[in-house]
Amino acid sequence: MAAASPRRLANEEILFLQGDPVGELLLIECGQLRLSQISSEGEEVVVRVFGPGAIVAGLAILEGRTFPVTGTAVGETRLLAWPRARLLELIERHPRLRDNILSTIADRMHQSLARVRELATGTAEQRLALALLRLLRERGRPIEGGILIDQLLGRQQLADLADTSMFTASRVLARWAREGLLEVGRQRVVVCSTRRLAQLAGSQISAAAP
Amino acid sequence: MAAASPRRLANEEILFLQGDPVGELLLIECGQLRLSQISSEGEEVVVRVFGPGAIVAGLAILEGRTFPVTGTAVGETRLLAWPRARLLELIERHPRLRDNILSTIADRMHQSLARVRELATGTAEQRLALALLRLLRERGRPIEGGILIDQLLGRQQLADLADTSMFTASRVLARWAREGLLEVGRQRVVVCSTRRLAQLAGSQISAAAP
DNA sequence: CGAGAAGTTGACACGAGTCAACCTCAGTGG
DNA sequence: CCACTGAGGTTGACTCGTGTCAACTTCTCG
Repeated sequence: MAAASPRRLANEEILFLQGDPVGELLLIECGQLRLSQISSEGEEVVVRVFGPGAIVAGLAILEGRTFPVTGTAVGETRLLAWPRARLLELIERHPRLRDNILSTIADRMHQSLARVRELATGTAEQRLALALLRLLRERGRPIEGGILIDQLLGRQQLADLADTSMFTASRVLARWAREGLLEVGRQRVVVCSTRRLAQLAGSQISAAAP
Repeated sequence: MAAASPRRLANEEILFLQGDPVGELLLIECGQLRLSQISSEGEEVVVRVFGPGAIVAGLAILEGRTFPVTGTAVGETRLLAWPRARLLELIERHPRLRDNILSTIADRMHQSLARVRELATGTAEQRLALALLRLLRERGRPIEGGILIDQLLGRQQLADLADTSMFTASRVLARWAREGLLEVGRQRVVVCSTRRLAQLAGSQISAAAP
């Protein structure tokens, strides 16, 4: 911690661009960092959004690579940064540090593979359910009547997380609200039945044709 | 090499299942290994297919994890395997070995992210073009009139690589053949114009080989 | 209170999956 | 040598999910 230098980002400020050389290991203190890829036609795809406690650029910095994604702050965000040389020193002294970094990389590899699977097989509805479940795990706060997702969460933002359009997200949320699965408001979601949400995310039973 | 033990697999033989503990580092000598994920509904999604020279289970074995995918042989396949303990010894003696492994992991992370982007934004046609371009890089053999993809490649197989249906693959290939972009036959594809194929793919020329 | 951002809803279009029918080869056994 | 068979491939008809667009409502903030 002592070896780190702090960084401050305003909302929507770009920290690094896809292709930039990686000079530092980053740790999110508060706020969020959205990692996205830009296709050749200029369309942005959100790969992941990381919150407090997450490490960014782990593998790339060990290997001396460039960023595979673009990083943008979501909301006011504070980070800690370790220059590469400093980090390698630290690893020399505490080899477990490398194992910790590799462990998070392994997790993310799993998640990335799972994402590929979801995109290849699932429906927009399933992906929305999955996105909500992830948000619940990371930022859920129990309140009366359900679990609140404790952050400003616009329809567009949620749609990005689920790789769908704001319109589809709006329609699906509206239906779920009608069915009593959750309550929605402006920039706000409260999940009432995590169980049913998980069912929707997992297997799409019911309406199977004869 | 001396420390490795050989393995032999028949066509469609399963080497490991998603969730199995990883005991060895694997190197493909000849043939191919298809890595796939199974969704909760039992649908199989091909994550990647690796050919000769590729390392499998690199990150998982460093971290003592389980396989995130299922591995199946495509065609008669030979592998070399290093038990985990043996590998760690080797890394101790030759630290560059670890860097080499990490380097392939970094490549694959890039590829996985690119795949997410493709699935989220691209059409089936683009993904088919990309799949063919990858095959060209890995197994292209120039013959008169174009570049042959040097392996038995059925429509279903190609469709799997591009995450689409055999029917769509068939239709698209038929059209491309009509347009003189390539020549198709039973289990066989010859690409005539790599340039036009790359244009269709969206000019996403990502480097990095297995 | 006005303006603009956020969200809703309906109409429509289109890509692509599914299914059925069909074609066409490569082997195999009589 | 030929007919049979089955896997591999093609093609058309149909359906459905979901993206796009336009018009509208509702909330928030200065």
